[in-house]
Amino acid sequence: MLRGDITVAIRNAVMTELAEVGYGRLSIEAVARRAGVGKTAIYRRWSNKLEMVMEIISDVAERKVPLPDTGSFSGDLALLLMIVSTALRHRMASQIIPDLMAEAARNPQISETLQRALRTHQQAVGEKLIGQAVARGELPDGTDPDVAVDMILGPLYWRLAVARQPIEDDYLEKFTIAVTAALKATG
Amino acid sequence: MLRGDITVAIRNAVMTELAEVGYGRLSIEAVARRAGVGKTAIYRRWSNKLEMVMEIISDVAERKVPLPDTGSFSGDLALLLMIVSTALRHRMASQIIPDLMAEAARNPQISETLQRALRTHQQAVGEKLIGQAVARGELPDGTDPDVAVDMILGPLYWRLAVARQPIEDDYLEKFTIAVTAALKATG
DNA sequence: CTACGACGTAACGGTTGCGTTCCGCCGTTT
DNA sequence: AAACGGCGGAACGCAACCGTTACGTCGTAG
Repeated sequence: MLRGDITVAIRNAVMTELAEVGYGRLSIEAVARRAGVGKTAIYRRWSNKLEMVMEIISDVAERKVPLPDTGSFSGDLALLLMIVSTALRHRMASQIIPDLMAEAARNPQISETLQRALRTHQQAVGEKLIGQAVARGELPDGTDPDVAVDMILGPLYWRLAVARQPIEDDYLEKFTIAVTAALKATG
Repeated sequence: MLRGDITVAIRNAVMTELAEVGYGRLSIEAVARRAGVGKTAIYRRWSNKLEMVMEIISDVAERKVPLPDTGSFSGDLALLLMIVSTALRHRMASQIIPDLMAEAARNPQISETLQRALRTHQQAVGEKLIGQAVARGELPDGTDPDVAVDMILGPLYWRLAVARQPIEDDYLEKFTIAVTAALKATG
């Protein structure tokens, strides 16, 4: 039986290496070195780098994000923005996600894995968020959840993961107001 | 004197390699191979990979984007969205930019170069766009150009370069309306 | 107490790329 | 005609990593 503590050490090492050097430069030897294990322990579990990273990433990505339900759209939105912006400020997310996204542009298997992880997931959040708001009459009937997700996640991702500018205290507040107005206007 | 046609061949090869394998896996030997050139021709021009890529990227990025000035904010915005979305649909942009962005998270020199290229530039566009609109009374006085740029570029970048979903015919139209409403609301 | 199996270490041959050097070719300059 | 210099090609020694194998250790299950 494979030892669980070794598996955990490897998983952690992979995440750290991913954040530090990215998928392209990640090497099995470096992972083994960092995890303090032999290469053999890794090859006993996965047959190559791609398989290893995909399995580990899928696992991490499948952890459920709590669907916001505060009773009002502006409350839901504010909460969602808080959750996402906090997540994106962590090294794990802000380094690994853009890196894998760039990699996904070249590797169909990575692309597919991330699509499942991100789209399925965050799309579900968007649909619930918008659905609730429409049901409550806070947003017009025809509001497109797809556009809404772009309007909500896009700017945050851009600012935190791409432009890498800090967000000031009142940014999320301003942003909540702006997004609400934007979505009301598209109906 | 270094031969100009050789330099051009190398520059093109670098861009193509960047799009195909990314910065991390880009090798001088592959560039030379693709350009049909000896490695010596490359080392005669740049002393290493980073210097080479940075010089070439800076050069490309510094090409001016025409500042929109159609006479109305919605016209300016629609034009800007058109320009950016067209650019982001090209392989050159949609592969290279996310890749270098991810790389910039690790390499300060790349980060700095891209900051100059992107921020200075697109921030200037944003400030002009918003400034004109405010001057015309189309947007409220306190409109933050910084937030505006996030609201405009973020969703487009997210959808085209990250989520890699297509944009439908009426998407930009809907989006223009949404952004206008959003910015009016933040004043 | 024995057998099993996962472990770390070390080494294997092979590949790729680094940055450098030397060579002979060839067009341009003088 | 001769000198110069950029060129491609080939090879250098070095380093990293690939995926695999052999070996000896050690904890645990039987």
